[in-house]
Amino acid sequence: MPSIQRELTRFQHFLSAQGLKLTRERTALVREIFGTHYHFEADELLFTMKEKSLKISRATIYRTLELLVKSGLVRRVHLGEDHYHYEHVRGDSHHDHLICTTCGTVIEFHDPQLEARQHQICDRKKFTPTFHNLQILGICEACQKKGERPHSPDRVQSIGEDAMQLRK
Amino acid sequence: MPSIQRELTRFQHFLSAQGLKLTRERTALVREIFGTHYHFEADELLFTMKEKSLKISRATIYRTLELLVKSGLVRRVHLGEDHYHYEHVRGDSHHDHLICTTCGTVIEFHDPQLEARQHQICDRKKFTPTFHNLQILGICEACQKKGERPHSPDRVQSIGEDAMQLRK
DNA sequence: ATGCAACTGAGACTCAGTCTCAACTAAGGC
DNA sequence: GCCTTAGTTGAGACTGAGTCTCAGTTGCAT
Repeated sequence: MPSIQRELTRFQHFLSAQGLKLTRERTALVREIFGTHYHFEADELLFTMKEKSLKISRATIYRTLELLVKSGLVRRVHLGEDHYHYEHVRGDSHHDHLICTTCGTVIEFHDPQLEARQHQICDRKKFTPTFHNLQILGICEACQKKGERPHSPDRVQSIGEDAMQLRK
Repeated sequence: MPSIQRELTRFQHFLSAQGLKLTRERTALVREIFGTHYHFEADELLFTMKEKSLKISRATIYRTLELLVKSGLVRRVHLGEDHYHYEHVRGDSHHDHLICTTCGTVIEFHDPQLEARQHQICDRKKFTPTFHNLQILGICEACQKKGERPHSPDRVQSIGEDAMQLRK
């Protein structure tokens, strides 16, 4: 398990700067998040903590995640599903995601050239970017080999397959 | 109001190819979507139709939007909020979004160079892209002039402002 | 014109996320 | 170490987007 002390200290500084407190629950969540998870969902975390018999309420989970996001230790991302996912931030490495629509694998990448181009676009539109979010959906190498075919355009959630054979 | 006949015809072809029907409700929704809206939300559409005293149920709205997305006439996008937005597709112009986090304005752009770079990245990772999704959050020109300051990183929804003055 | 598969609306349901409030606790001051 | 108090917690009610069900309705192929 990687050292979590640094993250804990950063979080504590962040909290005390706002007059907030580092509680048992918050500590436990930081440990859990930086200790094991990479991409995770809020409810997953709720469940994991329950299993470890550290009962932390749903409200506290969400409240703490919000603080972690504000502190920059955790990032909230859309991975093509209906609800948010979170990922912890080590160092400061911004990255984007390739998401396989058949097996759900998430591949991260970072490309300075892509970022530079985005900045050029913003300049041209006189827009000051603060954050961006790029997901590329498609089929990963492994699934291609298994012969998976692409899903429909916007990766709509599968609908009741009853009468509508939409993907021939 | 632009001609909607083409879209209606395309939708009808799509439907009949699946053994589905073009109903009064579906026609009305296509007219509404292509007649006036550009970016819209499902509930907004529900409300608009109610105002026009064309009562269409929530279930039908969602069902029709799903079909429209599958047919390629409408695209489902995340614009940095918690729920989906939809936009109609004319021709086939793919584009991405600059979203102002202070006034909510959405600026569209299309940049072949950016797309080309994305394809290179996919190639390198042996990933076959089917769709992508890029939002750049930031401050638009008008808001900059009004002296707006950037929001916190991930544009977290404002929390109960009670005790936590998180953005100094 | 008829038959039937597809469609619709009403409303119950789900699920992620938020809010409330009384009871609890971290941490600075004595 | 104890007090004080502002911040925190959990339980559970609530919200809002989106889904599902089912009985009644309708488009359309024949």
